[in-house]
Amino acid sequence: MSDILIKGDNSQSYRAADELFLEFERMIVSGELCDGEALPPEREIVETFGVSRTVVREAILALSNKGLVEAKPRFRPVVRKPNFDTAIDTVGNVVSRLLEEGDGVKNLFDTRIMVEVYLARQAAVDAKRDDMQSLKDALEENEAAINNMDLFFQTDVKFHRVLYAMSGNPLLPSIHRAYITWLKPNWVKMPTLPARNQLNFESHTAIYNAILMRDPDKAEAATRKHLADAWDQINNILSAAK
Amino acid sequence: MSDILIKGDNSQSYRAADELFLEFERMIVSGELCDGEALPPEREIVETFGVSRTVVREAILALSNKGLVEAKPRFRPVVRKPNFDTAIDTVGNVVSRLLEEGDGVKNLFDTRIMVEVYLARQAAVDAKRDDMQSLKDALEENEAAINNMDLFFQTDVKFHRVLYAMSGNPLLPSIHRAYITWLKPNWVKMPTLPARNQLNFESHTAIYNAILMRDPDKAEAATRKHLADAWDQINNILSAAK
DNA sequence: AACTAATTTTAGTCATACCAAACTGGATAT
DNA sequence: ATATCCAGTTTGGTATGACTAAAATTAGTT
Repeated sequence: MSDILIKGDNSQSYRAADELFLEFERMIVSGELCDGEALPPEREIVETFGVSRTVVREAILALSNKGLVEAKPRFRPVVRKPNFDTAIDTVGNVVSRLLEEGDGVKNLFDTRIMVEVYLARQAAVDAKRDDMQSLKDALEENEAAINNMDLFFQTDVKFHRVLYAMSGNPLLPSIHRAYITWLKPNWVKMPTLPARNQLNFESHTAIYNAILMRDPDKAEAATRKHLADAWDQINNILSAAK
Repeated sequence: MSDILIKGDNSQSYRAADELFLEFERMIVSGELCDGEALPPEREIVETFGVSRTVVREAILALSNKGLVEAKPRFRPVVRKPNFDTAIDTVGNVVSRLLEEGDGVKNLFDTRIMVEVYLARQAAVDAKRDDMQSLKDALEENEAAINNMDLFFQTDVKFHRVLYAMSGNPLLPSIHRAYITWLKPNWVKMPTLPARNQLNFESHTAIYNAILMRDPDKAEAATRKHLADAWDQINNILSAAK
C-alpha cells in the first residue's frame, strides 16, 4: 500500500543530490536556516560540502520543487519554512489537472460539503460567543457587499473562512484555502448577479441563525441547501462548457 | 493570498528545464506517455529537444519530485500517471515533519474525527444494502483477528476503509490512506493487547449497529467514542515519549 | 532453452567554460 | 546627505566533455 513512502523513507539515498537535499531540508525544518533567508551561492555550497555544482543545483531544485525554498530564476533561493499551505501549493498543479478529469470537481465539492456540514453542526453545538460575533460581522460585511461583485465574493469567502476557523483546528483554514484555490477557477467563470448574491446572503443568514439557535440539524440542512445551490451554479458552468 | 500559485501559473518559465518539465508533464497527463513506460535515455532527449543534458536532468528531477515519474537511482525513470494518492505521497515527507511540531498529530486526528463522524452519520442515512454487507464482512474479519496483533490492525484499517468507500466519493479512500500513512508511525509504537483489540472491535460493532438502525446521532456518538479511545491510546504514547 | 561472460549503454558525478542578469561599491548629480 | 548612475564583480542558467560504476544487451557456451 504505502510502498512509495516506505521506499522514500528507509532507502539510503545513493544520489549525492538526495543527501544534500536531506541535509538542507533538516536545516530548514530545524530552523538552522531561517525563513526568508537566502541560500548561500551555489559555488560556496560546492566548497562547503565538497560536491560538484551539478549536485548542488539538483539538491536546490528538489528543495524548490518541495516548496522548501522559493527560487525565482536568476535569484538566490529564499528559504521558506514549510507549512500546510505550502504543502498544498506543492501539489496544486497536479491536483488541478486531476480535478479536470471525470467528476473530479464534483467529488472535491462533495468533500467540501462534508467538511462544512460537520463544521456547521459542530458550531451549533459549541460555538463560543466571540466566534459568533466574528460570524455575525462577516455576515454583515457580506450583506453590505451584495451589489459589489468582487467584494461580495471576498466577503462570501470570508464568511466561510470564519466557520472553518471556529473549529479551533489550525488545519481547517488551510483546507479552506485549498478549496478556494481549487474551486475558484470554476467559480470565476460565472457572471455574478445581485439577485444571486442576495440568495447566497440569505443562505448564509440561515446558517448563522441555525447555529445561533443551537440547532445542529437545522445548521446542517441550511449548509446543505447553500452548497447545493452553489453546486448548481458551478455545474451550469461546467455543463455549458461541454 | 494565492500569490504563490498565481506566480507559478502565469509566469513564463525562463528556465529551459521548466519548459521541458511542462512539456513532459503535458505528455504524461494527456497519456501520450503511458503509465509504466520508461522515459527515453537522457542523451536521446538531448537530441530530441536540442538542450543540454543538464537541462534534461533537471527537468526529469522535477518530474520525479512531483511524482510524475518514479526514478530509482541508476534506473530509467518510469512514468507514473498522477492520482490523488501520489499527490499525497509527494507532500508526505514534509507533512510528516510538520505533524511533529506542536499539536500537529492531534489536529490531524481531529480532522479524522470530523470525516468519520460525517461518514457514519451519512451511512446511517443512506447506506445501501451491499455496503452494509461489506461493512458486516469487515466487522466479522475484525472479530476473527482479535488474538492476532498484525491481522487485527489490518482488519481494523479495513473496517474504516469500507466506511470511507461507502461514501461513493473516490477522494475519500485517498484521504483514508493519507490518515493511515501519517498516523501509523504513532500507532505502531504501542503494544497491541487482545483486551484492547476486544474493546476496539466492540466499538466497531457499536458503529455498525447504529448505522444498521439508521440512527445518525447514535452513529456519531459511537464513532466519537471509538476515536476518542484511539486518541487516548495514541496520546499515551506521545506523552510517554516526552 | 537457460545460463554466463563480454560488450555496450546509460545514469550519476565532476570540471570547465561562457553568457546574461543581478549585485556591489564608488563616483557623480541633485 | 540622498538619490542616481555606471563599471566591475558575482552568480545563476546553460552547454560541453569526461569519467565511473551499474544496468541493459549481446554473444557465447553448455
